[in-house]
Amino acid sequence: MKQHDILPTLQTNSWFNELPAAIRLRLMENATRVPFTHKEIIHWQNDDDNCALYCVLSGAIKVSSCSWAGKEAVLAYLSPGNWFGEIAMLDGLHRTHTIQAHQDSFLLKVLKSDIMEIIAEYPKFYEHLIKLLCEKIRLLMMVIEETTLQPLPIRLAGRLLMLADSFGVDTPQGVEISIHLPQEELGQMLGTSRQSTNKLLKRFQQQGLIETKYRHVILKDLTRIKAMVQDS
Amino acid sequence: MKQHDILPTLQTNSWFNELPAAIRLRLMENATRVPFTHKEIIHWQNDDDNCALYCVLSGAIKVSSCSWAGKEAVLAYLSPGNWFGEIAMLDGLHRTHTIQAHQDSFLLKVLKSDIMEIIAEYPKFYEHLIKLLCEKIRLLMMVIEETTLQPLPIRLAGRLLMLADSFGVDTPQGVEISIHLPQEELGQMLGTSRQSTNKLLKRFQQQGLIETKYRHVILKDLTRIKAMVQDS
DNA sequence: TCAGAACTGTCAATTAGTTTACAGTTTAAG
DNA sequence: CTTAAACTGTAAACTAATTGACAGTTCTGA
Repeated sequence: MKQHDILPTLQTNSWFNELPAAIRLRLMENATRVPFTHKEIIHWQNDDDNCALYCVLSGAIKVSSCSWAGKEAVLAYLSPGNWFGEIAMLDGLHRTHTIQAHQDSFLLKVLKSDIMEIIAEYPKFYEHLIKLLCEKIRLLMMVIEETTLQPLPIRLAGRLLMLADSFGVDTPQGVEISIHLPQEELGQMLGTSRQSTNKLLKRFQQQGLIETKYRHVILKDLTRIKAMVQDS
Repeated sequence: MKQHDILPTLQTNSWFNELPAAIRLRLMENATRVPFTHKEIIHWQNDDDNCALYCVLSGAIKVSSCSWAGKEAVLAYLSPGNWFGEIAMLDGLHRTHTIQAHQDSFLLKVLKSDIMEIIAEYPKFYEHLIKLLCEKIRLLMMVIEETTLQPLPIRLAGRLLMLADSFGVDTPQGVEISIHLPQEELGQMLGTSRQSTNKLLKRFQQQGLIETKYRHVILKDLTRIKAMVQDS
């Protein structure tokens, strides 16, 4: 894979940019750029395939899991620059989540064998993996704290901010979350139903915090939304 | 620190035992055995102290966080053999949780500088740290999945099993969770109130699943409790 | 040993969330 | 351009969880 193909989309990814040039080159040489179409599954929760690590180059990737009863929980939507698949790759166990292209996307696929080769040569590469893991752990802890400690409205505010951070686009009306976000899926992020999500969104709208459109949310008053989350 | 002092209590900890003998020795030489008394705080959430990694040698350690409003969430009770403090130690940021001795306990304290020294000499030590992190991530993901996907009764069942796994002691009546576990704290693990927890526990008792005593729970029918969690 | 602290059990009133249902809207696909 | 699919908005009936209150129990420490 040629360097110029992926470098532009990797600008956003600090983790990758911090690597020594030599390592970055080797990673890129062997990595492949793989296209996935809207709704295509990259892998399923509990799959035994654990041979690769992925970086989102473009598009949006949905990370979710399913209960036995068929209820779905959405953990996150990954924007370009984010990595996934590192857990199964590193511990050799099954995939923790179902990963799906939430729109047409390109992924950078790095094989486990290539990572291991790089590590053998530059053991310091481990530091970068550890950084990746620590970031993920802090994120997961934030999610747990929010879900067990905060009431639904605060959790909604928190998630909207996270989504705006990844997918926010400035518009005249405010910061628009630029992915398809039906109320049902937003509910699956919060662990609540479509109807309750709708009610909450309407309330936020009446309070002048957001504007809702078909499958889209625009954050009109970032300051006030942030204040909600901070003060709880 | 002499090897024979800590080896017995580290038997339970597979992660430690997997280390090459040379590394294990070096770790133990410089590590210190620190006593903490019941209710003593090891460190607070958001503390900037990030200079050590701890292993529970004996006792029980409570991992919790607090909301602005003062509501408390208990993430876990750590039994001997478990490690904590690795995130702040590895990424150099603030402590993720408040850590408190839930009873008189001994901890093995390993300084960041010692870990770094060992790493410089045996880079493969990173593999062990990564294993530690991956385990923690899978645990956190399980917690998230349970809290967003499962109704309260299933979550209670799941947590009781986890606690029994760490602190279970066989008794004539069943497996007793051998730490103080007031219903309020159990509620803080589930993100629900003391009263709701009480009601649920009583229901479980009526169903013959558990027996409740003052600050203690005995699991009478492990098979049925496990089935509850599996089938959902 | 006894007073206070910590904890349990329970209830009634209230609030929050779920479910079912359905009509209306927006979009995607042929 | 049209029709089916996906999505929104809303309401009523229902269920689950919270809150505040209080009497009773078990433990702890002076």
